[in-house]
Amino acid sequence: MPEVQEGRAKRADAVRNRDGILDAALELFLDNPRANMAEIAAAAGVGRVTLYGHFASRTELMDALFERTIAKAEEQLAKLDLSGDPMTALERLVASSWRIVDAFHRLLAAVELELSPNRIREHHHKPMQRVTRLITRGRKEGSFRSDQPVSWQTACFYALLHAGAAEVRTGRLAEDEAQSAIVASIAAVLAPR
Amino acid sequence: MPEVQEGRAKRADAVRNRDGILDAALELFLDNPRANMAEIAAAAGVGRVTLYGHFASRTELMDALFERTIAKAEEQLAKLDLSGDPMTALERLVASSWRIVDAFHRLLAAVELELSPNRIREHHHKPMQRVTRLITRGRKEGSFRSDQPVSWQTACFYALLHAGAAEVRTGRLAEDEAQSAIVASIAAVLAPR
DNA sequence: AGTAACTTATACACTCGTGTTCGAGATAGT
DNA sequence: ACTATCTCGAACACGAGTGTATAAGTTACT
Repeated sequence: MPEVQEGRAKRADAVRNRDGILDAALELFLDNPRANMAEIAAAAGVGRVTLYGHFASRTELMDALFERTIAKAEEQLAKLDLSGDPMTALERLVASSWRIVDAFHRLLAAVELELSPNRIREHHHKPMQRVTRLITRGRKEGSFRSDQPVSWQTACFYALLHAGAAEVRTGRLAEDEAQSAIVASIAAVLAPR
Repeated sequence: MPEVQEGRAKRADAVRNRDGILDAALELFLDNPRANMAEIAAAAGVGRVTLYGHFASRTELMDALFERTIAKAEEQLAKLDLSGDPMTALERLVASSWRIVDAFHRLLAAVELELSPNRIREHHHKPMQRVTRLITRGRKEGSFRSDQPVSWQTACFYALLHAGAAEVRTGRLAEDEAQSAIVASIAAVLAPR
């Protein structure tokens, strides 16, 4: 089994398997938050013992998956240019984040059953700030209404993002309609009266 | 143990205990969807054996709790007068339902881990219709925008309701601010452009 | 080609939650 | 006051999931 190594480089097949396990776990968790270690190993095409070789416990696996998913999302979102007119910047943000946020949210359902609320909040903070900053700027510039708490507006943003993703997932809203609907509703919530 | 009785009336302490168990279960599930039978019995101040006397299985308990909660909610909401100006009717609906819907939603999280999706959808339908009808009428009368699917507007309604309840629950939004914030945002989403 | 790293199936120990059984004791209803 | 009904703790059987140990086999790197 691959032990924790100090300076040694891990073997190629080991890292490949480790990644494969995380991929499989993510996919499984998306529609079954309670997938167990045996199922994950099977889905990754790997022995259960091997899985435990890479992750000492279920919690450790969850944590690693959670962290990797966030890192990937951050990487995507960091590229975004959110300058310029706040309302159109908002559109860009929604367009490129609603899918990511949805996958993340469903993973969260699985993670919430295992990890500490602290560990979760700790991670949820970074992506949240991106939205908060944009909203704050929009308020200052008069593009967004400012008669409500920023925290509430942020909450609305996420709520509508999730709602949209859920509607698409369950087939009540078509892929191509979704984006404009989400944008329109979020814009309506944020628009000055 | 209280067995299934044909014609016999149940003893007073038995029904009292049964209700107490459901009350305790509801309260527990609100912040721990995985509360087990032992915890529920303890919270109800009743022996575990007694609990199984009233509900043959965990699933049966869930089902009974789910059903009772829905019945109570329906009872509350049925009183509502939703006629007149759609926008103010909407306000009345939000005002008297956001708490109920929140409790229901969190119970749902617990129930989803056990019951069949069919059983769930079956119940979720009635309350949903009340919202859908109001929105449909509002669109016809020109009070609400009609350039989006009704289903999407319904989804937004619930999403913002939940978001508001969650903000209050986690202390980021004060009780008294909440209602007006929720109403304002839902109104903004539904308002004609 | 040689060796350390890695994988594997089988099998086991352990924990936790569910649901049942038993026998004794308490309580409601008439 | 009588009795069916209800309650209770303790103990047990069971299944499912987690995590470990072993010993033999395979594969990546140099």
